[in-house]
Amino acid sequence: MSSENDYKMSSLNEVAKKAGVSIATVSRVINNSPKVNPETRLKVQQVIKDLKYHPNRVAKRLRNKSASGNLIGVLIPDIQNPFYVEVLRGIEDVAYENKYALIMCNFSQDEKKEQLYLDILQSESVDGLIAAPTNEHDQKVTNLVKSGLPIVCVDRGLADVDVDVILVENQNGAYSAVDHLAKAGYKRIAYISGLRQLPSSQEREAGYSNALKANGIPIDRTLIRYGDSRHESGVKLCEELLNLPSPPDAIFAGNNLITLGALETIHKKGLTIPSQIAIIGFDDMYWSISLNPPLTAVKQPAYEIGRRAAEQLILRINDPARPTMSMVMKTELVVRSSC
Amino acid sequence: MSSENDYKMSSLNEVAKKAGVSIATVSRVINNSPKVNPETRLKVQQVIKDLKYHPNRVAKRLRNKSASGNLIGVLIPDIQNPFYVEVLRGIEDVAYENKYALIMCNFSQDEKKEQLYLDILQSESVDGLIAAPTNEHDQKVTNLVKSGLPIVCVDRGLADVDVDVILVENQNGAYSAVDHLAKAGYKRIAYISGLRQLPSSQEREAGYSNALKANGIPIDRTLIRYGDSRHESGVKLCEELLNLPSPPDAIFAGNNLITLGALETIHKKGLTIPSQIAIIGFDDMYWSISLNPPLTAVKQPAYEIGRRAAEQLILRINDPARPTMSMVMKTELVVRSSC
DNA sequence: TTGAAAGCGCTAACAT
DNA sequence: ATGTTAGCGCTTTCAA
Repeated sequence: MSSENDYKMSSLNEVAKKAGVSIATVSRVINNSPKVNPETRLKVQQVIKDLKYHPNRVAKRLRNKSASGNLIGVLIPDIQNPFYVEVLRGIEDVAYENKYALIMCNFSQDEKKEQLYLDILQSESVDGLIAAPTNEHDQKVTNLVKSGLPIVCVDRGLADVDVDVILVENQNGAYSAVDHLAKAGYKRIAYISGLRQLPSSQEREAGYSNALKANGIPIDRTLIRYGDSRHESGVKLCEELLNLPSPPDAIFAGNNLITLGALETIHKKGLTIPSQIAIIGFDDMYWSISLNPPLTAVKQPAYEIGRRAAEQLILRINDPARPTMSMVMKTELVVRSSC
Repeated sequence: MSSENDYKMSSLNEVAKKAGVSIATVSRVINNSPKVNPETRLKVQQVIKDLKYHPNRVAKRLRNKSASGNLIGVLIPDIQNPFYVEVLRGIEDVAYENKYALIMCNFSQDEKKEQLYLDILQSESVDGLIAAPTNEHDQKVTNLVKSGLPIVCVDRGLADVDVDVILVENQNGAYSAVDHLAKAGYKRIAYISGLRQLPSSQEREAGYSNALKANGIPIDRTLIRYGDSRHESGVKLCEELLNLPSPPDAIFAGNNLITLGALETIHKKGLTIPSQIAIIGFDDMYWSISLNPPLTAVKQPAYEIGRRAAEQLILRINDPARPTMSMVMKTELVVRSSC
């Protein structure tokens, strides 16, 4: 009796044989069906223990098509972005609490990859999906919603379909950041945006514009740069900005990867923050305090977003007919020393 | 003809019916079996396209038990650690290239969670697993290896069983870091270790000790602190160290979360790096340059480790009998301004 | 209260 | 070259 046997998967059949009952009865015991004799139940449970039986999730999913409580897909645009890592953590904690496993798909902002993963997710018969679509009109995710698969969107919604969504106050958050900059006396405030087609980028830009207007600062479109939400574009666009004949005196960075990239450029140029150039980031990181200088940032409740998304998804899986909801989370301006 | 129909999963059966052939023939077409008439193949392929047919991965796995080329499990101790995020990226890229999906399990250094995930992974009939076990004698992973499931370990091996493993030169890396510190004139060099039972922690400690010896510095055990590889323990242990009657003049941090935690403490105390306290981290981050001050660190090729692990796993899935191998990756000391 | 059997979608052995 | 069929492990009628 080697320990190898401990790990050979035993099936319903083996349990049934050993317990001297039919597989149907074993199945009933496992699923807590009330219609089973207490004695039989005890006997079967004992055998299940002895055999270290674990139900085969694959067979279960094949049989049940869905809603069998075991697999959730997560479609993430960029795992390098600490924001999504936190969201993922939130999702994962809730999933674990509810015995769901996660199938994680990081599509790196590549639409082809997104499509492949969506196909895979579907053909894995996931019970539901948490996704951050590439844009509001993402046909791939939209179709999936239409097909009836339970879906919760995070960070970005879908325009053409009714879907649960967890958002943050992008516009307000951006406003508070830029307003802070303006009130501190900065006049030439630049905005480095993430992917322009993202609703979040647009909303943050709106907040930026409004704050400038409210503070009587004219909008200079050379100070607005659009990137791809990645570290490299933070590096590059910050460089462009700093090389301008009349460079900005402050930068509002559209996400944390961009912030990190911009910081890199600023440091390479040997500029001092905030005396030579101020910077404020959208999205905080727990180690922002250890940056040079400690970063002022708009904090999104990323972990909480993940939790809410997962909770909502489970609710929807259990009741596909429930009305859709959209939840908007607050942001918080964390003032440190970068402006 | 609503777009909803586009997403209803069609089965082999439907394709077969529509194409006027048997499901076996369709299966053959899908799996590129040579034994099929070119004309038939064309006809079937057309129907597959029309119906937007995608094979059901669940049925496939149920049927094949494993080695059907589609699902890899990843068991990660801490997704908050940027090192593992990079490893994950490497794994994911290779998986994607080979059409594997990833089922991600982050057990947050919780052994119960680890066990549950291992059970799930097994009952999902994954083709293989990439894992960073909790310690060398991790029975749970060891048993799984014995059961014959293809497994590759990263960052830490398994003592009681033969298994593929991708390691880094922990001892050399630590040595180079501490040697650098010693040569720079630091005398009281502390080591904040991650979880003591991890082979990597032990190897790094060995490198630390050897470097001290080689430089004629006596080992002071009050300067060695053991934590749990997390940010908080970096914060706390650094505090303890700094509060010592005779505090260290330099800190060697056992991993990047600890480094970040230690930095936080140092900044909170208002100490200047490196004049009042030097610090060097094991494991680099791409934004280390933007830390205060730019961090000197031992760089591990994390992304590469992930890639190699996934490549090796796929090799093993395709040939379970191949001899096991262990690969040791080099580290590199990146000198910036923190010491 | 329990069992027998159909069927989820697929592959592969066997038959034609 | 193609079709028929058994069976992977499970849930769920339907019968007993």
